[in-house]
Amino acid sequence: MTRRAGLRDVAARAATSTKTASRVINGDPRVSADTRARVEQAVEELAYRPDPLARSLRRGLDETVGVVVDEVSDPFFASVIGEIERMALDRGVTVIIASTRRLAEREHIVLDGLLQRRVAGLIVASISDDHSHLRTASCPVVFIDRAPVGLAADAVVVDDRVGAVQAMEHLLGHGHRRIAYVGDRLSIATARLREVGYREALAAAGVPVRADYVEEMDPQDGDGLEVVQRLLALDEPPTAIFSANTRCSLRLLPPLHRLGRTDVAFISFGDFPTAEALDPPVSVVNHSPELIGRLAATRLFRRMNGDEVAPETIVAPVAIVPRGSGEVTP
Amino acid sequence: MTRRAGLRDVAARAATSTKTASRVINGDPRVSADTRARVEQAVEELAYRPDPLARSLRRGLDETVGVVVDEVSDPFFASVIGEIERMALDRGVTVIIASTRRLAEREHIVLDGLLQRRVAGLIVASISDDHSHLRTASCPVVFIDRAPVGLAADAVVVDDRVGAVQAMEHLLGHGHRRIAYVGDRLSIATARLREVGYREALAAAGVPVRADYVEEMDPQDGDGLEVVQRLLALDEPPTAIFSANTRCSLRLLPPLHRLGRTDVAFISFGDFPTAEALDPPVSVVNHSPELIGRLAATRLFRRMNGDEVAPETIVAPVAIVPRGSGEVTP
DNA sequence: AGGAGCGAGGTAATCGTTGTCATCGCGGGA
DNA sequence: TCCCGCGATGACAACGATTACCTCGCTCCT
Repeated sequence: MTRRAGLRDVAARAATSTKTASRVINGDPRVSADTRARVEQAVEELAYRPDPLARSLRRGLDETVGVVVDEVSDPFFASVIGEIERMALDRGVTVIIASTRRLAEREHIVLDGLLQRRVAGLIVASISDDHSHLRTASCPVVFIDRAPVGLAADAVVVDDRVGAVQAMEHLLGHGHRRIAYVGDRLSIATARLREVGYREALAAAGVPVRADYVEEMDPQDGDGLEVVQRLLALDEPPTAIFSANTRCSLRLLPPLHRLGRTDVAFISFGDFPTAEALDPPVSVVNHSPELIGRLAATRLFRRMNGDEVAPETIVAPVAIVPRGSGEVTP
Repeated sequence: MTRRAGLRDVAARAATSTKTASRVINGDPRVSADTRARVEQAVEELAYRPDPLARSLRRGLDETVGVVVDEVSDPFFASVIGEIERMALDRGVTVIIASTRRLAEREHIVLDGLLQRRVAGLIVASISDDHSHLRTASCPVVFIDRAPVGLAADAVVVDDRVGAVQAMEHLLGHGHRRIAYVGDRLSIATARLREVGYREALAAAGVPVRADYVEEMDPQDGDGLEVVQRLLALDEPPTAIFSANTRCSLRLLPPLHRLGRTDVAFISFGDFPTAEALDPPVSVVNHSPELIGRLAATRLFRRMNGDEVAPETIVAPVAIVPRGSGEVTP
């Protein structure tokens, strides 16, 4: 098989220079109709496709966006990525993914690698608590899920605090006073905000916060059964659980059901596919990953087009979806 | 801010030529210890990082693998990708993703784009039914989930037929004779094989196949309620359902539960997080996406290292996980 | 003693495109 | 009539690294 055709081949066939051929490829108007036609025909005949690598090298920028998340297999991030990829493909932009596994060190490495590759844009769910080094990033950066620290940049976040407050008000409204909080490690900004919402709502209702009602749990490999047992074994066990994280919910619900304790009200921050199929169906605070992905990608593309508006934090709306488990009364 | 350091800067600082610096970077042994040390120090001091784009251009190969799947947000593929990315990162290989949305045309486009980028390897869940054009691909290709057609290449597949047979034998063993099949469109090879397993198992048990027990359903946007209602409204409604696709299961279970028809036995081909939390817990035929990802990546990396063993189809094992819903008797 | 063989290192070409700048006609204003 | 300006085009360098090929100085063998 013959080597792939290059610009030189096209130029030769069109009896012109590589530069002019390049002009045609890039839609430069300063080419005569005649020449343009010849080049276009040559492109066609040789099935010429410009080499993205060479182009990127020369331009100093790769038409690529890097997406950095905790874990690609996390359903939330998977959906976010899916939506970004969808939009990127429509624009002919390639998507590179990388996961941090929630290690700041890894985050640094992958970010560095991406920047090295001269990505044209970055969408990052950062786990780190200082992003000032990204100030010198050579491309626009949009943060998702967690807002940037020490850096003015775009971000698309969920209204964690308000979502938590809504969930809590819902439970409080159904008569609960003994409400437990289970969420991700509080070193995660998102988890912190949700926990703040939890406290605020309780405070507003005049209910004191009990330390033994607040459980931190690693969504990756926390033991749901253990947490459930610990809570239910308290002298005054909670009558409701607010799970501030989808993956925590997925770890808490099976043991709850196995123990037959569906009398405990339950609201999950974050929806999941089988929420409706459980008995009772699980009430959730819904935040759409697709929407977050779309907002982030839209923003990033605008920046990549040179739009210089001031950095902004976009708050994606949340809404409570009552299905049953959140309406159980004490 | 000063421009990023290039190889020339390193060479200058180490008082040697770019070629020798390049040798050091690439671990070429034919460099004296002294020179090597100088170059390494210069690299350190300048925080030099080789430019991946330039390197790839010159080498004609990008240290990158492309992963092409139906839909990134599909939990199955998300996990497969997650595992691939994990292994790739350890090897310093970048991962590019692309989704086909199950359109052959899109598949062609993204594959073309990836090849254009000179990826070093490709992992593809192809939806197309002819892969002969990939014969001229310039890099190794490993197929996942669906085996290649018209092309001898590596593949990692699930034993669809056997998994289906196992599920069916399980149901038959619990006394069911009226068993419905619900699965993906039969134009998908995977779905076809599972349906074949369904028929084989029935045939082996001497149970005739009823056409009205076989439902095709798009996992993307099929209407689970409709399918459930149609089946249950039959004159002789099935006493068990074999759902040959995880996403189908996720669409079938909520309506089944809402209708209170958990007396219908149910087995899902493909596990999902809340399977255990349902009542009864859902029995599944388990095929681990992580394992598939790992096998595919391992194979691909071997090929990328130049290993020329004969193409092979690796069959990932499946195992039935009885949890309750599959053990309901008629 | 002569040269093959090898280690260490360098020069220039090259990967495929695009930016810079020069060139070449040609029509119109002074 | 002369020169400017503009449209069209091409020669050449450069992006940053690697590869092909060469040089130089030794050691070792015959």
